[in-house]
Amino acid sequence: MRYSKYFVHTLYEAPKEAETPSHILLLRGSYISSAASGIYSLLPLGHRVAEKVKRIIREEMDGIGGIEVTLPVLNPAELWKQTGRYDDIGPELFRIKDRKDRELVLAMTHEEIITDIARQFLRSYRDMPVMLYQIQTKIRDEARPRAGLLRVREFFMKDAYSFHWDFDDLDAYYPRIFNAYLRIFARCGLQAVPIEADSGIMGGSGSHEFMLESPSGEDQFVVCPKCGYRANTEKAVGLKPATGDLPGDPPAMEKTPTPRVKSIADLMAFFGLPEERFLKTIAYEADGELVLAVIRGDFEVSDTKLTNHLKAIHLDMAPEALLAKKGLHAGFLSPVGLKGVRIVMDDSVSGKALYVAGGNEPDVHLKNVLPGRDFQVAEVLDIAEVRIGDVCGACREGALEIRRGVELGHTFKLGSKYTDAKAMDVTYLDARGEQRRVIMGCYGIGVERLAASVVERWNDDGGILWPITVAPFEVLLVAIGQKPEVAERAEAIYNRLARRFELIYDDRNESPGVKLKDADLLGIPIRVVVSQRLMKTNEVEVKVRKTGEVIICSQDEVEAVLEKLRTDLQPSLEGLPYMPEA
RNA sequence: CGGGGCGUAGCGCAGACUGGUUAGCGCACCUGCCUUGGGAGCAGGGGGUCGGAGGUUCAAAUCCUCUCGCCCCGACCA
Repeated sequence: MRYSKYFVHTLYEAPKEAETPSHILLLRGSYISSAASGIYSLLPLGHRVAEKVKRIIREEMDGIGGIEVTLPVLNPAELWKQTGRYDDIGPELFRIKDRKDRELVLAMTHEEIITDIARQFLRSYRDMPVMLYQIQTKIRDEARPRAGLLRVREFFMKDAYSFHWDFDDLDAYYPRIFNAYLRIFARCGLQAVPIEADSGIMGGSGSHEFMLESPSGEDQFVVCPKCGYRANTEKAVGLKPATGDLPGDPPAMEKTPTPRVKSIADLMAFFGLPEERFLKTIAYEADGELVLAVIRGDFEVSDTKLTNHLKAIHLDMAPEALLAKKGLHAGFLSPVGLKGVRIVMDDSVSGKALYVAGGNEPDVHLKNVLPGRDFQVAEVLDIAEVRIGDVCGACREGALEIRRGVELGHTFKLGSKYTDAKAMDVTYLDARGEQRRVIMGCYGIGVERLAASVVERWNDDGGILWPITVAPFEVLLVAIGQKPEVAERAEAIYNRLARRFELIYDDRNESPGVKLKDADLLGIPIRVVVSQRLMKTNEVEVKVRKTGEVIICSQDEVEAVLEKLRTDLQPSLEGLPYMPEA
């Protein structure tokens, strides 16, 4: 490929809307072009990178027996109504109508379509296990696109769906996906860390997010430096230090007037007690029903954990009106003496300590409240957000840390959420002729996000440092020197190398500085310079972009040198945290 | 959806507060000369409904009102 005939239009200065490294460099290198908020064109260079990433994904998915399909972006709304997601998902889902007024949605993911196909074709246990995948456009009306390609409204997603006889079959299959994911990211030059994730209303028995640790990431996850435990912040469990000991003869509960004292901060000042001596009672509206969550004052309720426990679709703070209907008052809530309201309590609250709680009437709090004696709650479990520094719930030693990262992929054991009788009702006949329910898993990777994450990880002051596996070209050939023989020699080398390498030849009539700066910016992993200086000795310079290593070799040796470099520059697949396969 | 910021040539910016001939500068782009190991030089040139609409005024990029778009933080995120 000749640079002068290709489509490269680098920018000296980055457009001011770009702030993260990948956004800046992809714009400056003319890899992408913005069409609207969260909507990008992949220019030729960006297109090539995306295609490289897709190729790696295909190889790995095919390698574990995946079968590629193409599913439609336009989906009939009926399917989404069958699974309930038409109503459960907010404005993120594009809903449109065709000319005949038929309702359609633009698919943000493809469980509905694929499950409909499973329903049509998977009849026998002989048809499973099977995994279908595609690499195709997803459309989501994101509330806030950001950071160039890291969060967008239209993108390529590799989405895979596996179908199984039962959970055991899914469990047996899952490590293959998990390990293929690790290989995909590693081959793209990224060390993705798998973390335990929340499976939310997706249900099922397991889920992992594959994170790239990065300051540009928008997701947070918890890490134990001691034992390596990693989990999504929403899911992580930390140990909760006990509240102090109970005196031998606990005093009785006592009403205390507390005019206009509502917040924990105010209460601490009023009673002169530390945070953990208070019970916070927070009112939620879960799918229309009032639910109270009780937690110790030094913890916060995790909406996700509570939502999961309640199996709720929508969880919001309860409006005053809903509280008023039960005669309750925000700021003075308490589980003491309440009847007819569902109460969930965090296990931070101990039956061996006295607390201050609300009085369930305005301007009154209760002192010396002893859980178990003064009130009973049936549902006690962990609904607390993990805190930085909490002791790791896995090894009971390390202090938990919080890191930022980009979610590169997500794997779910879906179970029967979509195949259930209440949803799309997908069954098959087993070997004994009995009708059984199909069990599913689903697995996604965002292609552009992965490419942009590679740039986040691999860049320097000069530009991008593409791993050779995803670089738009493997080799950049530059001619420096104006004498005709330099161009002739470069041409000859170009013609030779073009047969064996993905090669771009900078044949522009530009000054050396311009060509070399552009070479750095574009980030092609291997640069070959033919120059007047080196002509005398029939040599060329080979430079590795990532390491800066320079090899001066004779013109005849170039191919051998490049072949070796191409091999040496392959990312390593050693030492990945593979999940044991059965 | 809440908070903040920005819209002047492809990109980066000045001009605006204090309204006044043809709206400037750098880079990029075109032509010619010259130049080739880290974003050269000289000369000439093209490119603008100043985001849009309405208003105030003899006169609006500049003042007022509305509106649209873009970015950042937060909420949200199958």
